[in-house]
Amino acid sequence: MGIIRKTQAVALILDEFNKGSNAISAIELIKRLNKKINKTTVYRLLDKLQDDGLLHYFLDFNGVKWFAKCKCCSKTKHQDVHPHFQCTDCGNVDCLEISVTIPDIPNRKIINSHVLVLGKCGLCIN
Amino acid sequence: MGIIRKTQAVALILDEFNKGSNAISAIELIKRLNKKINKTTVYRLLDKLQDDGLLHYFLDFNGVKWFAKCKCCSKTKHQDVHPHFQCTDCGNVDCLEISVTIPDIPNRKIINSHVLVLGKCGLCIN
DNA sequence: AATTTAAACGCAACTTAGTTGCAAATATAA
DNA sequence: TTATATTTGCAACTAAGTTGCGTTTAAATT
Repeated sequence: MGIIRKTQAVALILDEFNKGSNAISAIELIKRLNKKINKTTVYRLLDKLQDDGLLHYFLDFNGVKWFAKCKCCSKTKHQDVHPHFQCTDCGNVDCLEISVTIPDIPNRKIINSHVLVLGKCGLCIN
Repeated sequence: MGIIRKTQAVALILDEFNKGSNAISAIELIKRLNKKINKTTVYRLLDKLQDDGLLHYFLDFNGVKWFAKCKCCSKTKHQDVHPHFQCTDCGNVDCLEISVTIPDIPNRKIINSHVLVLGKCGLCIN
């Protein structure tokens, strides 16, 4: 069940994602909107925006939920299957525009795959 | 700080991993050893065995910790970087003996990568 | 074999991310 | 303007994992 009404809270959350191109963790988003939106509402809206294909989500190395704008998803198909990159120094996460191929595996049917790449981002590499 | 003494608890945990070749989640291990070892001890020993290079760990799609025997790790190097497979039907997880190559990415230094493949396992495919 | 002692253990209490139930508020259709 | 179904906030809860501390135990020393 996706978004039906265009409320203030929805606008505030989408604003955050339109500010920059990076992914945002649910925790960080809750902190940023601390005074404006309740934690429960943030989680609920993130789920709905994901259902609508506006955001996709994934887990980082610590099992924390991150969300990012979808570039090529629709309500029916989350095609935006790409690796995500987390900087081990600053913790920032973003989407990688590369594709990683998983070879077929005998006796198994692959449905989906999640790739998290760890390393140093452009700002922390020096 | 790895394992120093060979205690009953260590033996019980290693037994579980030697029973089968699959990965075991921390939660499942705690359930299995419920009456014999305390939850805290299980977590602590899993960490130590990981430090020693006997086990490696990873997170599944739900952010839950899984552990599996290492085939080619040592105390100093966790070389056992391979994809893990989780069955979307039965939830079982195991290590894949394939290698997945992450291409170089400009302006980033890749240190490590985690690949979780979701699909149907041999038993659930039919 | 008895003693010593540092490592390992169990327990209870805590932390943190995320969820649930329900009453109050609000967007939108009528 | 009213009706009503959706959305929101709040408090309480859940579940995985962690911490502090006093007790137990493996194993080195005597």
